[in-house]
Amino acid sequence: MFGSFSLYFYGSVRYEGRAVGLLGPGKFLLLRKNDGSVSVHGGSKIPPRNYMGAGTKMHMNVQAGSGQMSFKRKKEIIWIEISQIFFMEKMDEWSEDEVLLRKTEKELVDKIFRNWPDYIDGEYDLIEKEYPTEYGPVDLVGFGPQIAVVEVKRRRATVSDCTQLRKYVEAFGASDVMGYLASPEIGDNASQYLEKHGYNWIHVTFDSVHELL
Amino acid sequence: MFGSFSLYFYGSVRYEGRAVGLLGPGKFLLLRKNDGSVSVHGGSKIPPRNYMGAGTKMHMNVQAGSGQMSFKRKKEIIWIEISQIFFMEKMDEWSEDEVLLRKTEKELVDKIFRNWPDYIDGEYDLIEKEYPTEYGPVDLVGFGPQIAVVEVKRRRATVSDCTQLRKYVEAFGASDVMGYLASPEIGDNASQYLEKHGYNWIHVTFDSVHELL
DNA sequence: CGGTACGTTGTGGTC
DNA sequence: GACCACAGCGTACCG
Repeated sequence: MFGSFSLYFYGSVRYEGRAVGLLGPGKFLLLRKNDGSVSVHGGSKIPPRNYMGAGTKMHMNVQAGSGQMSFKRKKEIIWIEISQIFFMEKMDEWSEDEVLLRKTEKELVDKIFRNWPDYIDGEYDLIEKEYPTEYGPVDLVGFGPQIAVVEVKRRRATVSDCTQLRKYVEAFGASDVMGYLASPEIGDNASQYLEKHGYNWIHVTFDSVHELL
Repeated sequence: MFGSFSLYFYGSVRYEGRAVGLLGPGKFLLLRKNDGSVSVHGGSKIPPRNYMGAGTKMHMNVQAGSGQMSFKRKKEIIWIEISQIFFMEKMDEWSEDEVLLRKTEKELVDKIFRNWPDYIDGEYDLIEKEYPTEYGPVDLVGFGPQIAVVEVKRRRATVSDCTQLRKYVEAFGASDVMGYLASPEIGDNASQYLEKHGYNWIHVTFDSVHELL
């Protein structure tokens, strides 16, 4: 548990680690959270300009509103030069609750799993979720006289999604393997890619939300 | 230009749009930035619990420290029920400076482009960056008696990166096309995938930083 | 607007 | 720790 605070300051920020980044000088908002993570936010966009994951070690030497702060973690460092502080506020008992989400990919996977015959023709004796292959787990696999490999996306499907499906289909070897891409929507390019490679698209939609949550 | 502020409150947040999300009740920090973007931060992790892109329209009805706020944008809405406010601070002249980054993918692409013969054997008359194909632009393509397709990654290369390369190679049709994946590191699975499909790995590293920045 | 890919992606899960 | 994939990915860029 770390001391959480927000700090609005004028200064510059240097990050060194996986990359090297320079920011400012300018006015930025620094957040330090309960888990020791740090983010430096600029006045636009959602993601922080600089950031560092949980468990940073903080050093600071600030007097009369100016000085330096640093945050370290493994082989990364954020170095902040502060020339003016506008405000600093503590966030006590900052909630670590997570968002309860609906309309996830998992929801679509479960829907197809429970209503398999509505989506896929043919005889299948066994259906597996998250079936492991050499190159990662497949969302759904059906086993019968032939094998059905199903990759599910919660958003409009792209060509990249098709190549992911293809990777899984090929992981099963040559025999009788059908490839299915399931999503609420699919782009034209992806659609053509599927056809070209003999795979099929499954149109799957989210059930209405009304209940729950 | 919107009024930027941070608000630390006790309450709950509901998002509806591409998904449906419920958060809290609990203590959260709301940021509204110059561009009208909104994020609701919890006490852990770097990304916000809820968020909405630039240009949201804000409505609020808060009296005596409690009430409701909402943010709308296209077909999305964030609805916030506030029962207590701990602080609210304005961020005037919040800087929109961007980070100056080093060690980007572009840097590696340029390095291979300038020193092509150091990395790729054979005769090449023409080298193109961001060469367009049916399924997206390739980082580097060399043209000569044969074609060299090069996909570059700034981080450890994965199997997905290999399938991306494969997609590009196949976009050129059947003839004499060599596939190269260039990165500072590569995983074992990716390495095997390359070999299996007759592609090659190029070891490329970032030049030291000392100068610049 | 759709399509595509980068990102210090972050984060969680599995092995 | 490596590997893999999701995410309301966000964001930029190009068509």
